[in-house]
Formats: sequence, C-alpha cells, structure tokens
Amino acid sequence: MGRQPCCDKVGLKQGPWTADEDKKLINFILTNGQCCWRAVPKLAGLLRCGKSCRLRWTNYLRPDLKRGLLSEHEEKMVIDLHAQLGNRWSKIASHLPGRTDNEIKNHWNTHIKKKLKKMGIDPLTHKPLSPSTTLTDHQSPPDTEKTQFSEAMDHENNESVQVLNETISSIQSSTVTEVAKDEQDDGQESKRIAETFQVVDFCTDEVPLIEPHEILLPNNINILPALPSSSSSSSTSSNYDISVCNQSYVHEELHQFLPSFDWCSPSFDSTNYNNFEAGLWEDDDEFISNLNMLINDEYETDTNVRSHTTFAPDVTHYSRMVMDDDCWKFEQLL
DNA sequence: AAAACTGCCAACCGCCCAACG
DNA sequence: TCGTTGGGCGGTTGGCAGTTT
Repeated sequence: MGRQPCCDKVGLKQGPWTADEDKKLINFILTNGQCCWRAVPKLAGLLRCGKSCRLRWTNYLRPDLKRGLLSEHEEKMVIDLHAQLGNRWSKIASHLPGRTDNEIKNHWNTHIKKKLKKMGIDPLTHKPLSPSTTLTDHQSPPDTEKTQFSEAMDHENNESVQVLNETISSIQSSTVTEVAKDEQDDGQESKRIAETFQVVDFCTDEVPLIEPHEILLPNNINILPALPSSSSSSSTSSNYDISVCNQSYVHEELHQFLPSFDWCSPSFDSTNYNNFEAGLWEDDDEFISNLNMLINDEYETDTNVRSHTTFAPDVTHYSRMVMDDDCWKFEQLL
C-alpha cells in the first residue's frame, strides 16, 4: 500500500501560478515566515497543496534568488561539484548563492550535459567518452554530429572549450576519496569548495526561520513617503512611486522591515546601505522598478518579460500579527 | 504564413528520511 | 521500537516560445 498523497487534491488548483496567488503566498511568508507548509494554503487563502506552495516559494518567489542564465563561473562550479557530488542538486545548489536545485538541474540537463557530450566527456562519469561509448547515445551518428565533435576538439583555443578543459583537469585531479570525505565531513568540504571558488559559504537552508513569537510587524511603519494615490480605490493597496524615494532609505527600511531575509549579497554591509547589492536585483533601478511593479499592481503579463518578473514585498499590506508560542493566529491579509 | 520541430523551464510526482509521539 | 507525518529531493512531464522547414 502506497503512501497517502500529501493532500486531498479534490478542488485544488494545479498548473501555472497566477499573480494573485503569488501575492498571497508572498504576503503570507513575509508576514509569518516559513511554517508548516501543509497549513500554508489554507491560511494564505490558496487553493493549492502545501507542497506546491513550498516549491513555488523556494524555486521562484524567494527574494534571494538570482534570475537569468548561470554565469560561466557558476557553470564551472556546477560541473566540478557534480563531479564530486553527483546528482545531488540541492547540495550543489547550496554552494551557489541564489540558485535553486531545480534551476541547476534544468541547466545541467539542457546545457551542460550537451556541452560535455560535445566535448567527448561523459556527463555521468566526467571522464572522456570512449568512441564506443560516444556512439551509445547515437547508434548511428550523423556526419554533422561527428563534425561538431571534431570542431569542438579542434578549437582548443576556444574560450568555452578551454574552460571545460580546465574543469576536466581539476575534476580528474580530484580524487574519489574527496567525495568520500564529503560524505563524512560536509562542513569541511563546503569550506574547501567555498575557498576554491572564492564565494561566501552561503546556504539558504541556514537562514533562520522566524519563530511565531518573533513576528512583530509594526503597523505604523512608514517605509515610503506618503504620496497621495492618484487612483485611490477601496482596496488597501495604494499607488506609490518608489523612484522618488531616497533609494538607500528604502533599502535601509526594507532591511529593518524584513529581518528574516538574507539578501544574499556578500557585499551587503548592514551599516552602509549604499553598498546594498541584493542578488534579487542587479542594480537600484531594477530594484526600484520591481518594487513599483508589485506595489502598484503592475504585474507583468507579457511572457516575454516573465523572467524579469520577480517580486517585491507588498509592504503596504502588513499588519501586526497577534501570536504566541503555542497557538498563533493569523489574520487574513488583504 | 503555417505547420512541424526543438529547447527550455515551471510544476508535478513519488520516494526517502528525519522527527516526533 | 514502531508507526505516522511532513519536508526534502531527484526524476519527469507538459506547455509555451522560438526556430526551422
């Protein structure tokens, strides 16, 4: 007898998430932190299963996510880490700030795998493919395939080829015992990898969750200048133009306002908000435009800019939560 | 211009495992 | 110790967009 489904799927919505659902989930998590995922949909007013909510949050809505293709450096890291860890995507992802296991897995399957094969490297073993092995995937490879492979091998001065060769060298120099060591001593290995790639040892799993008693969102906090709304409606949302605000002021207030977030940038200096470089947005302009987008309900529906459509917390909607340790209540937002 | 094909990625599925009573 | 539960993980799928024919 198999395991029971994580939830009763009757009446639950599936498929792509709508902007409204995203907002509800964002508001809920920002206000309450991550708690029991099973309870989230009900409390947030979503017709989704908890698992779906968790995935949506971790893979798409989390504020510390980077968007866009993996950089060459990140790709190199993925290849090296994969050589050591195998398909343990979450572990690999934990070494790449702002990247999710799903994203890395997809990138591996759609880009890196092909690159390695093209290079004559077995993506599974990270060792050179023998001619017979090379043919296993393509029983009778077309001439174009052979040509591509030859070309790739011939152009060793090609930058990407060079990068891969360096990577392969490093992989081959790393020993099996290192992997075994990783199994036994993840901490040290993480440190070693972080040192190798000169990245801050960051893992979103390490971001502390908010305890219910810690949730105190001051109702009177006014992070934005009280600009008159041009189209005041009966809803609680108002129109603000973030672009007119002092940007560092916004950063500072957001940082205070959303203490649960690790804004993922190693260069973030809590004492100097002018250095704020959140991974969420490339620069201040983007930060501001994104913030405007959600606060003013400007959710982009054009799929062409979907990758650009990240979120900003709807800071106008927060109200103080009344909670205690044993039983916390949630007053529906919006 | 339209059909067919390909690539990409968000979302889903089902298994595993740790925590807890 | 065992059963139950919930979260995490890796593999897979479906649909959309872009490209080719």
